[in-house]
Amino acid sequence: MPELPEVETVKRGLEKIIPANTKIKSIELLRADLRFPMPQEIPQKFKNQEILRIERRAKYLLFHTSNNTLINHLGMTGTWREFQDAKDHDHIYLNLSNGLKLAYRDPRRFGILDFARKDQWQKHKFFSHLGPEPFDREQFTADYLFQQCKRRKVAIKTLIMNQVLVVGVGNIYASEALFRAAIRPRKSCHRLTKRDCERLVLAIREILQKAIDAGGSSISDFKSAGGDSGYFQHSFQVYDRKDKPCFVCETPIQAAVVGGRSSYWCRSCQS
DNA sequence: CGGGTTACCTGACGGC
DNA sequence: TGCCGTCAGGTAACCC
Repeated sequence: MPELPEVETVKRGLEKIIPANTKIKSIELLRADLRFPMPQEIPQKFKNQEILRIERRAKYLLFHTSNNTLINHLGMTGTWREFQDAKDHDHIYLNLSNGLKLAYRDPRRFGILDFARKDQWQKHKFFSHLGPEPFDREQFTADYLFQQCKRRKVAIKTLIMNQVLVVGVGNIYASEALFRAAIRPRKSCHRLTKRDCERLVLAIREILQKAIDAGGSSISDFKSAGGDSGYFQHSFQVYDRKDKPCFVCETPIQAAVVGGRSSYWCRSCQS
């Protein structure tokens, strides 16, 4: 489920159900072989630790406690939910001092659970190479994107999905942002103009913000749906709409694999 | 090194 | 109904 907006929505859902001063009473580890073997010390490291703050960085969730930070990536199928019944592929339970039990479920096990010492998480290998947040107006600018585009020779869709250049843009919102910016996904990045980059930077921010806003309205689902608020499917302009009419001009939507990922665009609206 | 491909897993879905 | 191939929103580890 997760690109940046979905992770942000999960973060907000967790904040809602974890009041200030909540402690992790204990952790139940059901299986540790996710994408990477989960450190066996996690239950002991976080036992009786207060959750001070929950943060999102890129597509990662961070649970900051007094001494350590629990690091979580949802991979493709990771979800958090308030435990009601055990389900297949539940991997870890957090028993909280407010009586809640949080369950992390991840059928494909592409997700990550790890930890770092407090204030050291940014040096962790998962974070050291990450680019700017798309909402960082100081760092993620049209100038910056233009410079990056000139130095490389990949399809622009591949470029904006590269987390080294800018974080949070995944396969769905890459197609959606490029539609909004009127740029075809296969266009070579070094052929983008400064103006293209200006539109694209804005389009990425707008598309992600709209999705976050949409996700916000589904947080009430957090309990039953397990944070599985899902993508804001009905608002997709091009993603998964092969051969369907473009909402703007009615031209059938094109589909092709770009950089190994399915990609969608309107050949009339985008150039 | 940049750029492209593959592997990691399970489940859902479409075609036969 | 069931079997099989294909595909899925991420990313690190490989190649060349």
